[in-house]
Amino acid sequence: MKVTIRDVAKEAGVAPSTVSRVLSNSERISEETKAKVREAIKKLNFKPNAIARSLANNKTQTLGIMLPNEIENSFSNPFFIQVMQGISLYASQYHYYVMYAFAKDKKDELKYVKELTDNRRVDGIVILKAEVQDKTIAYLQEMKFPFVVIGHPEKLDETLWVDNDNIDATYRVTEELIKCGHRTIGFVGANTEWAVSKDRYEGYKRALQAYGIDLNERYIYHGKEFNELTGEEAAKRLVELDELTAIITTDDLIAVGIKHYFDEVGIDSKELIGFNNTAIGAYQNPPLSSVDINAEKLGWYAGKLIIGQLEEKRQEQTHYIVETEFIKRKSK
Amino acid sequence: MKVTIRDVAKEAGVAPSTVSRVLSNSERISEETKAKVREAIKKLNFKPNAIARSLANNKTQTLGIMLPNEIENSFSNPFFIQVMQGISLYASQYHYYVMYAFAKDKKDELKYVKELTDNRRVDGIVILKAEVQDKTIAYLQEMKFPFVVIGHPEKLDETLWVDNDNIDATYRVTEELIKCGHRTIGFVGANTEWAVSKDRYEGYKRALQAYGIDLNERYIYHGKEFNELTGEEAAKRLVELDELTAIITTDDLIAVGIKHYFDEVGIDSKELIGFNNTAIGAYQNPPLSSVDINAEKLGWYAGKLIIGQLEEKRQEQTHYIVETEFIKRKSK
DNA sequence: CTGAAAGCGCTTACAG
DNA sequence: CTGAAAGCGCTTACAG
Repeated sequence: MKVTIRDVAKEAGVAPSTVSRVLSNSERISEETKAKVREAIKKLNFKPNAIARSLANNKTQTLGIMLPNEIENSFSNPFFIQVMQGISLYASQYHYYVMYAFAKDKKDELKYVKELTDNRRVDGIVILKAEVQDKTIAYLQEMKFPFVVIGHPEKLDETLWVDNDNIDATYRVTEELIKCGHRTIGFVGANTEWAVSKDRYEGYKRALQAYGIDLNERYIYHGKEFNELTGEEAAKRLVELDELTAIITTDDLIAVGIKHYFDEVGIDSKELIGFNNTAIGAYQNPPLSSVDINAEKLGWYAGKLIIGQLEEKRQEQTHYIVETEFIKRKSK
Repeated sequence: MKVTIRDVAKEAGVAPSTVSRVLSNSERISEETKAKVREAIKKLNFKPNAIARSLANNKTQTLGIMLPNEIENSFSNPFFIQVMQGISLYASQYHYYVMYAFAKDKKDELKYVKELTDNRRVDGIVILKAEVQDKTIAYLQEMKFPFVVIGHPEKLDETLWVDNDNIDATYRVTEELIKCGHRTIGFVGANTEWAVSKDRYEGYKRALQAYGIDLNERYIYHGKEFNELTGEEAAKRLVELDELTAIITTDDLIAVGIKHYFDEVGIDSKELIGFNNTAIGAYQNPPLSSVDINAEKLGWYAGKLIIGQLEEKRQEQTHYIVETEFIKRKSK
């Protein structure tokens, strides 16, 4: 029924090993033989069995990506699907396939990763959102299993990673606002125990400093989560500060929270900047300015790094910094 | 290095075939032998190689899901990621893995599906958004390759599918509005050549009829796409109809388009209903009522159908209708 | 440049 | 209840 390499060999009058070499386009096969074999392949409509190939050469040509199972997050944020898209687009160029799994928590993630690696279903793993003491990363390192992390891992050496430069991102946004004449710029972020929060705050501070503007603690609010509530809480404090002409936030949801509160009390004079460039922000009225983090590119480069390592072993580049883009939507 | 079934056999003092039978928990192996083998497995930390197993029994335990590569869509709509989540959650229960790929267009999708099936990388395929004359479906049918489609396929017989009941969805929304006292209800949808559009319009019509309300063509607008522009165009027409107390739309983006236009001209007296329950709608001010289509459940049942077929061959159930949920957010 | 043979790590009739 | 053997469909040293 199913046509195998044997059938092709018989048809072409060569040995199976020769057919195999033609498939991998070996240089040691003459052009005539190749032509003969290829004809037979076409005639019989032969398709190599990927599984058999995998078993023989110990390569699955597939990547595994672990997704956090945070409904709320994936609900409002296209980040994950864009990352997945980027990886897939890169991978398919190199004939790699991508498996995904949603992990309920970090423990579940580790369980999954063990499954995937133990059973040799994948050649490499992509991890998202590394924690400070990441168990999965520790495991993968110990096993010497190829992986790449999207987001800053703890120890940079010897691990492949790709991330945005979050310091630079808010630095540039702040700078842009300053250049537009703003001098009293607020900042609203989430928990600064997270690297992302810390970095975005850092960029804001550095820009103010660079332009000789004093940091005013009253203009700053550090909430807990990247959500609307944080925005609302901040808005209640900031609403009294009439001198504030612009507010930078670290997430569109935070900005939306502020905006909704301001809408209610009738304030529409402040420049509000979101982050992550989500549809939620883009479809506010008026649309929110935001910072695009290029999630698809993050995925693309993650694919590039891991496949690079799998194919070449020796790697020059061990990480990529993906640029962010300030999207101005509202001209006041 | 890598421990195989041979090593376990040696350790336990049995034949490799016996170890294999213990792995699959064969009934023909005595409990003592099982215990002995399991101990050896534990001692050596043996993990069966999934690829070898796949080759031997011709089952990959993996599903392939084809995603349309529509950036804009996945950007604003969590549909895809939710479907993927649902499939994955179901699949993992049965130790199935899921591969995904983004297809640029239908032609690309077919190419991918051929790759996956030709190379025997997957046991079954999940297709999203079937077209009327779907080439991929035709191919899969011809090949007799197991698949399931999310969304109504053309020929229902013998193909597995899962979908919402879109007629019922708008019927219930319309009914709800009528029960709240609305008598002049508008409807704004996209191109009625698509089944989804047609069905949602149908549900609206039927509800009106059921409650003895005449259909008024002036209250109805059929745009082109499921987007903001359609909403704006509709709003320009409907804005003059003061008697309209509510408007049902077939997408949150359409509703948002209407809302933004109404905001500008200062109308906030009409009940506006979105569809798909996206974050965009939820974070409008005030938040939009919408219809949740339960994308995760669509995925879950798709997984259930395809895995059911793969495991049992004979299938009682060939489709599932996933209920929708009317989410009321704004109480006027 | 090509072939025969062994091997990748499992499973599964077949035999007992 | 268990084992020896063949097989799944490829690849790749080894030999020539």
